[in-house]
Amino acid sequence: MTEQALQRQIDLIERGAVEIISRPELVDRVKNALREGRPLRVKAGFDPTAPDLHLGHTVLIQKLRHFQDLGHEVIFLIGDFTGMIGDPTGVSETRKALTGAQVSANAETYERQIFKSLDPDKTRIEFNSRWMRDMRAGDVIELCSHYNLARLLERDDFSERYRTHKPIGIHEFLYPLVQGYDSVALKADVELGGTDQKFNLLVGRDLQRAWGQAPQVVITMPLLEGTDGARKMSKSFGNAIALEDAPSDMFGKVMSVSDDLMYRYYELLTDEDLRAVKQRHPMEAKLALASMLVARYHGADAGRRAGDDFHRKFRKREFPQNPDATVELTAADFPDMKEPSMGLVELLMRTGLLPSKAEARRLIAQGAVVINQTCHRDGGAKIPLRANESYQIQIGKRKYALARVTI
RNA sequence: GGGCAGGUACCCGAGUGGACAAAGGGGGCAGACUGUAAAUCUGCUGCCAUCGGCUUCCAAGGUUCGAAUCCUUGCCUGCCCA
Repeated sequence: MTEQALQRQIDLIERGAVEIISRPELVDRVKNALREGRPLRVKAGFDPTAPDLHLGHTVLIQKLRHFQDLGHEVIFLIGDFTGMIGDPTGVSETRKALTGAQVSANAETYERQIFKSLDPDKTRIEFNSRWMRDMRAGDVIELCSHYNLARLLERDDFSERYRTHKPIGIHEFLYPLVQGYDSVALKADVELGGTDQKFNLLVGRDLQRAWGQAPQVVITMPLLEGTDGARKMSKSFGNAIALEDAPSDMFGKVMSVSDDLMYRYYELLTDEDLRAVKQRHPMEAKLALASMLVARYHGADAGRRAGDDFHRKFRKREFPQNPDATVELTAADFPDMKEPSMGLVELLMRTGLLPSKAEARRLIAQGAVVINQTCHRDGGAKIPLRANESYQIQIGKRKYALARVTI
């Protein structure tokens, strides 16, 4: 059993990981876990302020899933207490403390989203306020005594801020300590985090040593690039694919990604064999990826439907079954009942899909407006409309509206 | 507390009395090309309208025929000295 089982575990755990500190320790622990039948305790922390998860967050969640599949214990740690401090990683910006109600609301959102990937029965959700809340001043000072400022200042973001005389709040120093202490409180065997979390994860090792525990194995995962393929996925960059995006949006966003990025998504978000994926036609592979992800977060049916819709809309350029808008036109809309018609711009505005008439005119001039297979380029045009007929309006590549005339 | 530099459209950023709805870049949108892509090329990117008009350059006042540009006050940001 052991050699093969061990190798299988290590391979899956290593997939996509940037750094493992340290690999021999990991192998050792997995070996022991297998031998003793004692699962590893694997922890990953999440910020309670951002419950709106996107695929970037799921890189860690998938990795947790891997551990879960391998029979280990997974702890989804919500840093409700840490959230009040504000992670100083990266830019300095003080965050607002959340109320208890907000935290529990966010926690519910988390559960709804993560259990699409994780097995609820095998996942432990923890809040670090559980052990931090009751700490006394003396405990905090003791915690502080196990780390030192010189090392904190070695950290890139702190040293940069120190060097350029930017403010560093004392409470910000406590962030890594609290996060590290979480590992002590949970007796974590392994902690996962993004590459930007490396320092905090390492503090956990030091503190565990100070408390007489074996230091956790640290595994850093890459920060997933957003749909632009350049910057890390983030809602504020507008390049995120949110787990709660509508199925068709999610499908479309995945499809609009470059081939290179697609392989990256495969690597970090799925368990597919990468070599096999690269054998396939890129478009086929991308369609499969999009269906897979939509199915994961919205169910198998939704995945299929989004795929069909996409196929119809973009490959065959057919009108979709569920247009983005439907316009009902009645007698009241036509002053001249003998020859009912409507200005093109007006008709487009009725769909509610465009922000302004100026925008409508622009699109018309650019040849982006097609009604019943006919492209209209005249902004001043009147469109004759017949009673009891439907008109398929296509605006650009991705906006579809149906107009129905009932007189 | 003092000194200095700033706040311009989604973002960065030019513009320092009229030719400014405001250069340039990024982003976004559209068209071509494709595999629905990506890359590339082209165009568009305040609002309303037929000429033309209207509302913008932190906020409120003021000077002027005319202000994003000058003055006053306020708010905010960054840097420096204490």
